[in-house]
Amino acid sequence: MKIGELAKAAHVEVETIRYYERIGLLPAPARSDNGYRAYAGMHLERLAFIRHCRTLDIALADITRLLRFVDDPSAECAEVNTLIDTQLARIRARLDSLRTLEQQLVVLRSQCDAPDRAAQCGILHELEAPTLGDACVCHDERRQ
Amino acid sequence: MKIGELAKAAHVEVETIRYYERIGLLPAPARSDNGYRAYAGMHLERLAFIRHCRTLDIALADITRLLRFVDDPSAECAEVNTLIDTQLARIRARLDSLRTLEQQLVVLRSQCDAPDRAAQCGILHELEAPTLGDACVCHDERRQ
DNA sequence: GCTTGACCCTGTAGCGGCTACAGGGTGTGT
DNA sequence: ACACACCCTGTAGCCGCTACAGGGTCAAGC
Ligand SMILES: [Zn+2]
Ligand SMILES: [Zn+2]
Ligand SMILES: [Zn+2]
Ligand SMILES: [Zn+2]
Repeated sequence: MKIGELAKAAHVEVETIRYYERIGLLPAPARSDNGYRAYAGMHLERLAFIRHCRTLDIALADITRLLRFVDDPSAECAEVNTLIDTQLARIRARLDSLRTLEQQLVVLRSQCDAPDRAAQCGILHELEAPTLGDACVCHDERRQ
Repeated sequence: MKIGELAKAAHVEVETIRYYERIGLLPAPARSDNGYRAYAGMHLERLAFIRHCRTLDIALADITRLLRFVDDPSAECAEVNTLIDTQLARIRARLDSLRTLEQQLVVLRSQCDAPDRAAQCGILHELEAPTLGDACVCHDERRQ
């Protein structure tokens, strides 16, 4: 299997595959006489595993750790659970902050419904507010 | 005002201020005889504006556009509204995908409650699933 | 045999928004 | 005289790719 074929099979860009090899995530394959990379089924399996993890937004460093369990099936998998829990906590923290952000933007947006000259714009006024030491409407609940 | 004083006043790292100057977001200040940057009140105002926008996760390029309205108070502010709307749409799209992600991780996590050897781990099995062309529990609703 | 085009190779730089140095100069206090 | 905090420039690193530049290889069609 040449790199382009592997890329198609795994729905990944060719450059991404070379990048994974460069950082040591995907093992370097054998080479054909012409120097082309020659992949085996194992590489497709790994790449599919990696991409599956990536759709779950798992970091490449963490995927490396997960792959160690794939390679050593007799190891205790407790670390896997911890890793997923950490990932979940990360996502939930991000969700919380994005929900706050959404509300702040909604409030900010409501400050200008009839676009006029910038000098009168409620949005710009709010964005300038903390400049003057005032509180802003968007961040009134809890600061920062 | 020296850079360290400005940094404290705006709760920003010194390096961040120099970075903003380098990319043209914060105007280069006058220099003292010793070559130190000498900031005026206007710089603190700008920096506060920028940081306020950043807490709303507005991109630096968009902040540049917003600052043009600050500098030209007679301009029509319609573009400001559009910019905030776009920002809100971006945040909401990200929220949607993170909510999906959270559910996928919850399902994945439920596949292993009693850590054992990796060979038996339901989480690792699920992550390997698409390798074998099978559907996975985490992505069963809508693919990708 | 010769050209076209699709593919492959290496190496490097760019994205965003900082952060962290290295290697130097300056200013203040004791 | 010395320490120490601060300032300067310039460069490289973080993440996960993406996009070249500048070359080599191979199969099909003329
Ligand atoms: Zn307005
Ligand atoms: Zn605010
Ligand atoms: Zn397990
Ligand atoms: Zn899945």
